Amino acid sequence: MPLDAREGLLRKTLTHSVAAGTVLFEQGELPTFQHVVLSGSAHLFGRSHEGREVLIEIVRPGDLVIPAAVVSQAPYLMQARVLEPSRFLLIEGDAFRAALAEEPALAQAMIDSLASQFRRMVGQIKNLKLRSAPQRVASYIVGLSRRQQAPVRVVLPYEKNLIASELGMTRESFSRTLSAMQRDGISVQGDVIVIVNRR
Amino acid sequence: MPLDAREGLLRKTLTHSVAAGTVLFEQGELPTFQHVVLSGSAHLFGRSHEGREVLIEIVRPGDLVIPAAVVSQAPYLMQARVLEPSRFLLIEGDAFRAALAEEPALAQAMIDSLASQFRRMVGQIKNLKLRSAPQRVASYIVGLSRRQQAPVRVVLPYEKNLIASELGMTRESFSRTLSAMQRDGISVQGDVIVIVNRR
DNA sequence: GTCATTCATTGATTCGTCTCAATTGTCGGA
DNA sequence: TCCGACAATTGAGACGAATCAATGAATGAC
Repeated sequence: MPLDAREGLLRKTLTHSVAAGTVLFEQGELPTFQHVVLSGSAHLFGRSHEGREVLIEIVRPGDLVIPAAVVSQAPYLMQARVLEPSRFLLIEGDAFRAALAEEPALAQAMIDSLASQFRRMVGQIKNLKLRSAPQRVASYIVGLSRRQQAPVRVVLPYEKNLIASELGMTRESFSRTLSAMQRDGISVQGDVIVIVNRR
Repeated sequence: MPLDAREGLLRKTLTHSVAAGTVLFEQGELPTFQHVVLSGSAHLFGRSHEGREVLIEIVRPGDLVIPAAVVSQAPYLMQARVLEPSRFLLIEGDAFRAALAEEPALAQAMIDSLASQFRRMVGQIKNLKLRSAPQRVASYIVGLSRRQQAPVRVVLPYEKNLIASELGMTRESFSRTLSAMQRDGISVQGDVIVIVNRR
């Protein structure tokens, strides 16, 4: 973005350091800020009427936190919770939307961000609809190994609890699946998984 | 958009009338056009390695067909199939991306489109992870009744086969669920459903 | 070091949904 | 009008995953 436009926008922002356990916003609230992850992460949970809760997405440094809600000015479909000490940039919603309309570079970045988040969601739907629990676990491990650039030794980045929830199953099922997979392909020790047979 | 920009872009487009059964593009292909639904609809299917296939989304007149793939220049994650006679506007990919960068109005429209598609996907994930099959069927019917502005009599818009697939279950389960729900809330006659007890 | 708390594992059982199979219903074509 | 093709229903059974319950391991507070 041009420097003056950027500075104008930055005047409408503040940075926020939050402790583990903080809730950035609740499902159902109207967005007032566009949150941007500077460091750490935010976990996005969906909640049902009955109160069940499921992890849907994790956003990391550089990501916008649900830009879709901010540009739509519609209620959040997820709750954002911070599970590790993190810093966020908060951009005032109106100013952000105005800047989007004025600044092509910003609009372009937003398009890219929305597109990649959309694709992640589609991938997750395909996972849920087309794969069994063990298949989801396997592809999750393979995906981890790619992201960690570790062909053999991968480390689970969160509690198994959360990972299970992200994969759409219970922690018990996740645990059982891991131990079943020890018979033909991996070995598990706490949060460390060694891939023996990648196929 | 300004008239001359629009006309410039329209020179890079063609309209396409397709018969039922046509495949617009395959999962895995690289986008060459941005398809826009003019009339009719397109059904987007995800396919697994084993060849199983599931309906993920239906796009209708005015919608872009997976703009995320076009702006990312990344392979389609879904196949687009046309199940009823329909017309599409095909915009040449490069020209479309160029126009996005040049024309703020177009960029803004793209942002809105991507945001709403993102939210639909999130809603679907919550459906899959948090609700049982009967709950999904019930909320689908209620959603239909809202969209058709018919508080009582709703008509299933597609074959039960497809609806089941969209809801992430088999046609058998869908059928069973409907008949179970006849005991406390609806009556079913072919593709017509009468809502007796909305709650 | 001990204790309480949380997280993870394991077992037994129940429940939901899929699969396979047979039957019925519906529509369009010969 | 009969027939074939396809969609939808129904039943029986198997399977997967959730639930409930108990135990074991790790973590942090004091």
